[in-house]
Amino acid sequence: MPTIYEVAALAGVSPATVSRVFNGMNVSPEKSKLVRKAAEELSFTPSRTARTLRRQHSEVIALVIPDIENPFFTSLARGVEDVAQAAGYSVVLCNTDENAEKEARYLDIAISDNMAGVILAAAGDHSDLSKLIERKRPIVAVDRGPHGFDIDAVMVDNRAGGHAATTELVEQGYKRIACITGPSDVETAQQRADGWREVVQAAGMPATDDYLKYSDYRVAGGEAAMRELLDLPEPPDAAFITNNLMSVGALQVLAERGAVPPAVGMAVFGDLPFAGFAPKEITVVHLPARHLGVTAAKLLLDRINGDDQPARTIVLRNEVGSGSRA
Amino acid sequence: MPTIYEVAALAGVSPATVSRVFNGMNVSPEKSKLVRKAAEELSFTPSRTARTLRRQHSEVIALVIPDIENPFFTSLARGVEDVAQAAGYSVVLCNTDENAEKEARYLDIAISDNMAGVILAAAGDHSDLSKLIERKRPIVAVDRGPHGFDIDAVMVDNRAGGHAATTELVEQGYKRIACITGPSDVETAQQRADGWREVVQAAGMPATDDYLKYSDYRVAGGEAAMRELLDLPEPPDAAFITNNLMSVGALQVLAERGAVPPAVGMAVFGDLPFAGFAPKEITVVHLPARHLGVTAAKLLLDRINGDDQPARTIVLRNEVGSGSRA
DNA sequence: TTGAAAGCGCTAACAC
DNA sequence: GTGTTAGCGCTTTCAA
Repeated sequence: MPTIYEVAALAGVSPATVSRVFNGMNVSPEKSKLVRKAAEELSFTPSRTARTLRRQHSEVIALVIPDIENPFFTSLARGVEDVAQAAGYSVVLCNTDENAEKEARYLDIAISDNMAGVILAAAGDHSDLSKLIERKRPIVAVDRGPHGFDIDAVMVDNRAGGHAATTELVEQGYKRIACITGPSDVETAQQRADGWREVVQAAGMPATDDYLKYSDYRVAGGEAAMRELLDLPEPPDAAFITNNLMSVGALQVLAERGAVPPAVGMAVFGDLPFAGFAPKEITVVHLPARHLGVTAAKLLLDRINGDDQPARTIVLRNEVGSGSRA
Repeated sequence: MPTIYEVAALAGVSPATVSRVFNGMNVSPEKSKLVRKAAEELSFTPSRTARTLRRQHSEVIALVIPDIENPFFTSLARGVEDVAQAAGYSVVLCNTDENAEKEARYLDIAISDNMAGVILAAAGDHSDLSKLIERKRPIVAVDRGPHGFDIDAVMVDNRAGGHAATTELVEQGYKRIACITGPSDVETAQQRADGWREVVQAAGMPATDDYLKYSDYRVAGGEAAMRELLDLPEPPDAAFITNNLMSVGALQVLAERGAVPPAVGMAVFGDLPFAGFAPKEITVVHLPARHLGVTAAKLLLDRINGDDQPARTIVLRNEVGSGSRA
């Protein structure tokens, strides 16, 4: 592995000059040319490790998400990636599997690797960000809130979305509307269910524990929950499902039992993945997944570049529509 | 940021001892305890950057894939991740977007960051791995071949899969079977189409250019290609589609035109994403996506650990079945 | 078992 | 505009 010293020797300049060339600083055209030629000849690749050690921060940002197999998060990731790339940063994806320990490990790595910053969709409501904050590493929370830490956040209005989706179901004439939501320690799960509860109670419909299933935001979880609901002595005639993946599972069960929407009503928080084939009668709260990522990345870059204003929270709009997007 | 020096000072030992404690080397229990306490007190996190610089390799492996929004690759990624994690490595995902430049950039970063190794699903057939190889960084090719470089590879039998899928269509009685495949510079696209061509020609059916569409392995591409096929003066009565995402687009078009399978026959190489709702009459060549990842990661770890045998190529089985998995 | 010290490859004062 | 040099935080000989 050639180093700047070897390049410098070959080019007949000092190591500092080589460094300057590779960092776009002022160097005379002649020397610059010499350096480039020497570097080429040795197929020199600068060591980002050494540079990071010296500068105390790298050009990579960590994107920590709970489920890399969920299209919502990959779409969000694309948003982050696109703006990060444009600014010269690379993004490393860290999959926590909704697991607090894995998350903690990745956050440690972010520190330990001197990463420029982290964008976090938290695995639960107990993420410990104190070390990051102590060390002044910028963090922005995305999709899921900052849980008491004073940091930037980019969110959607979960309660309002749950409210709108459920309202739609009521207006469609359904009378017993259940809710399948995510883990009880994930705030989005609570908030979306809150929206549901408000509407259902206001309409004088049952909002019992039987009708509110906590699950896991995954396909299999949605399947299981929907099965339980349909097996109730008095099964619901519609369900509000608080994420995309669980709705896939739920739909599956409905199909098995020959009760595809609108036979049983369905509203979903989040876009159905690869929705081309889903029934049109499903109500969908569209989420600006990519835009969440873009926005979070912009906030993070601001902070990395020294922006020092008080923490901001940005709430993006989500809009209710039908099964497939316009 | 506390360093081992500060921990050493507080614990009353040398920096070397602190290092040894954190690397599980032989240190007397008493000193060890002192060090741990001091580290805890200072909330010390060792710098992986410094360690990497010193050791000349990190504990991270790069997984370079063409499309992070394709469930096939995220599933593969999960496989990689699971075995890497278990061995103490972290995985960073690099999304190349089927773009050779982005890929080259990421491969450079892998070198520059002293990563332990890379698993590559190549964006085209011209990836330049020479720098990696020069520097003796282990690489394993996954899903797509090594293109002349002498490295480990984990593949599926694309030609055989294309053959089997198309044969199924023939047996179902379709007479004019088209093929929608991926970019012409991606070998899997060629090989799968080769399998199709063999069967179709052997059956005395047309295998004209009209019936073979090169596309982009993406939803929109599948959509466009299927549209073109159906608009032909003599449209096909079935299609073999060489990846999961394009089949989603194709299915969409078929649905629009009221020609959902089996009205028009369809066979797909790769599992339909979130398939719960797809017609059962679609023939699917199931791909062991996760297993590809697992296998690739194991090979890579072998190499990282110094395994020095000649390059191996492992071909995993894929099996033909119906729309949804058992 | 432990410590002293060199050095991984780079950048950023500082001097010229 | 350019060179010299110290040092980022760690690991690893080498000696004791």
